[in-house]
Amino acid sequence: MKKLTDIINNDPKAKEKAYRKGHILQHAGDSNASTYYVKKGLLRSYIIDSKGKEHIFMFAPENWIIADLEALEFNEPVQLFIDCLEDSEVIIFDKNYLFKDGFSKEKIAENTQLLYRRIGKLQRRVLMLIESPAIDRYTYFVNTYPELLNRVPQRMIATYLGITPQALSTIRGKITRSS
Amino acid sequence: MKKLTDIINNDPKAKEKAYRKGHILQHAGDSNASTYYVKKGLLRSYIIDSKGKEHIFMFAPENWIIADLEALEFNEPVQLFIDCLEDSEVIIFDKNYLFKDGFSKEKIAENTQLLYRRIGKLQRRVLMLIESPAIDRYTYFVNTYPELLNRVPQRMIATYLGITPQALSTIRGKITRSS
DNA sequence: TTTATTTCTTCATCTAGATGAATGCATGGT
DNA sequence: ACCATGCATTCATCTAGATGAAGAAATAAA
Repeated sequence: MKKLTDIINNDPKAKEKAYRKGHILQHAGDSNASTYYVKKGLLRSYIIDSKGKEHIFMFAPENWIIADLEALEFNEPVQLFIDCLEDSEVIIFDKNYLFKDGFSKEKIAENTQLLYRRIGKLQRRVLMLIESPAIDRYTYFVNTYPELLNRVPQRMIATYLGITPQALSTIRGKITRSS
Repeated sequence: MKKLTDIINNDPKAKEKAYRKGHILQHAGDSNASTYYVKKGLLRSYIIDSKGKEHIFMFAPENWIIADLEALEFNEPVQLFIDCLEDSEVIIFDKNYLFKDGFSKEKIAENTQLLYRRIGKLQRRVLMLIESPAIDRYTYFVNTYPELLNRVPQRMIATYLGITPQALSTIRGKITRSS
């Protein structure tokens, strides 16, 4: 994955920035959506619904790329907020740069695989949301992203899973009691 | 989108096949997952859960590509069934062929955009599943894929939305009565 | 430290949607 | 044409999870 940093750093338009925990990099309604590579720290993207509740689309720890691809690809207004859950260093770059001229076939194939893998993960997420009860989605999350457990508050994991913080607390209580 | 057919047809390993409605192209548990381009007709991918219920991941009408990318990218056992909802003509090809040597930068950029758009659509699907009630997900589906409404039975739309056919029937009843 | 703010937990209540069963329609096969 | 299977609708019941409130625990701020 180190190569990815090199590639992005080569982009003459890429800007490296450091932000403090809590800083909001992108608001819903902003006209210019950006793509962020997380060099250090932890970002998340989320929407705020009509009742003011947050729903987290994804977490992005080190080496991840985070963006509102729906807005970017379909020229829709930005819907996802993106902010820092920890002090972070990010590189803001043009997502198309990953496939620009001058890259070797191997690099392009590598970058393409990143996209396929992202689609594979989203496939799993959708399937779990339409098929599995919240407790299964939670244990899947715990097993798949164990490092995030200690870095992200429970209530955010809940809204990532599509349930309320109270419901997650109840589920965790059941798991503890039955083991 | 016509260009896509050309590209895929150029793949020496691509096989064009015709199947009748109901034919299952890929079973969960199969060892070799494939990628399918739909030339004509309508395919779907779905899982069958432990209680024997189907949950549809996606529909693929003409010009769409359908595959179990989770299985393909992460070398997991195939989980998605893929079958024909109508008599169909499909091209079975290697997904990596879209990015192989010999393609112009423009073609590669085009194919890349297909992937970004797919991610954008999946982003929306996840957000709707964690944020919106079933009625909103249904009206979004109706507005976004109106052509599928007449080609797909209601019960399949229901399992695509993550609810039961009975629940969708009730929702439709409410919509009709209140308009 | 002390206070303030956010986070987690627990409970009582409520609701969207699941489940299971019955009925009437529509399709498809022979 | 016939019968059989599948599909959509409706209803009674049940349950996972939402909602709202209140208290305990942890974090951050002073």
